[in-house]
Amino acid sequence: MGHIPSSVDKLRRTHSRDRDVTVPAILAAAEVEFASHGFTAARTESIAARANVVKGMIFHYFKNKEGLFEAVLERAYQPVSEALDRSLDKNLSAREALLTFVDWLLTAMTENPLSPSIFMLESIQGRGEHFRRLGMPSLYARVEKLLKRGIAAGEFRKMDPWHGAINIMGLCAFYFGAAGNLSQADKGSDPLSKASLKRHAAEVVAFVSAGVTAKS
Amino acid sequence: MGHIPSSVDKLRRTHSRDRDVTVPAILAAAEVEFASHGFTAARTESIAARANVVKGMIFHYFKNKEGLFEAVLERAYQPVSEALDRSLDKNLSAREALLTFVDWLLTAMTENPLSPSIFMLESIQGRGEHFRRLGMPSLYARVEKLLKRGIAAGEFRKMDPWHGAINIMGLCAFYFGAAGNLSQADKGSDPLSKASLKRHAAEVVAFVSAGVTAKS
DNA sequence: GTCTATACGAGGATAGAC
DNA sequence: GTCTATCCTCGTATAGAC
Repeated sequence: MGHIPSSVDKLRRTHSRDRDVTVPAILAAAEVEFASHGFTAARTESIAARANVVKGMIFHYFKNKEGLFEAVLERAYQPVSEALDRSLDKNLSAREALLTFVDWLLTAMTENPLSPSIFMLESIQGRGEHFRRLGMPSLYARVEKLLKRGIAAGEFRKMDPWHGAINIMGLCAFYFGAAGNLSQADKGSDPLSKASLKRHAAEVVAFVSAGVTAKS
Repeated sequence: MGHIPSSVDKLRRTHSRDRDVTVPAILAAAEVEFASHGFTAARTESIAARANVVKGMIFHYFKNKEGLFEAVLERAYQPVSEALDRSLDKNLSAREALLTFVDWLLTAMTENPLSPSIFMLESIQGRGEHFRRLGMPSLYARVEKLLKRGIAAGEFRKMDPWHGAINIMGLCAFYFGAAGNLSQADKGSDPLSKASLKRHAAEVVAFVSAGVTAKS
């Protein structure tokens, strides 16, 4: 031992001295850590280990833990934000617009299954600054608006559009947070597998579709 | 200063030296702390301060932080468990049984609005031991069973009953977790006020009712 | 840019007086 | 049963060599 470089050392040096490798690696690792522990309980040491870099790199690139957290939040919200924009300028009926939006939202979440957990944790633990800064209120507001339109047009049943929006967001997001425990319950398949997520998306779209419709 | 008892001291002594006062006070304070921070990020010091007792009391009565956490979990799950039992032995149609159960579940959550957050945090952060120990899987299984029955009887639309159960649980619980941020969004009223919670319950029952029904 | 070593504070837990 | 004082580990963050 001593000066002879171990295989671990070599492994670590394989990718290094390059911000384009180190930064994304840290972000990816941080996403996992924050998604399962939340901000305070997350450990920078774990993030560094998972990213295969030294702890100091986190502070070098992101100044401190909070800086890293904000970067992760922003990164996670981006696809959701884009889904929101895309469902904007169409000329669709309220029902079509709503289901399209839900579908896009679910696609965004499926592509990054950790993001809902991050947002749920931030929602419960945080006091809303990040929530506002990222523009999430507009997400709820948009769904609410869509519901209002559909109710007025007689496409949807009468309901409180604000609570309706919350309920729809809950249908999309809750599954991802519950997945960890659900996997232990029974069912052979992993709740976060491609197949399960696809089924989740289909089931939510169907539930929302039926849920906003008036009985007849 | 020195030996002269301050008003703070007097205040602290007002209720004390009595397990019947101290223990519930700690449990109540711990519930608040765990519900907003989760297990790891919760601080025993904060809990003690909120309960108006000294930190040592926590370890005296609950051995350690984890012991306290388990006591809080058990206490929070009790009303839910009872709601589950009550909806068991009735001779109702699947639709009535489901809506009755949802109503009871929402009542239990409304009476302790912190419990959903605690369970959601435990669901995301924990690895499922507590989840199993408390018997929560049976909660999902019961809803699933009810859905299966209703689908077979033609009362409900065709759907995956497992995902249906998750969706229904999500509709009930998500609101409470989101409440913290929702309050900052806009709406004048507090999301956790009696009135808002009552409205939430009504909206969820309506959404579930419509959501499980086949279009016609 | 990368790494090692370390300062520093916070928080869980215990001991022992009253 | 209650309280004070204290120990000790863990985790963020920084300093400084390479």
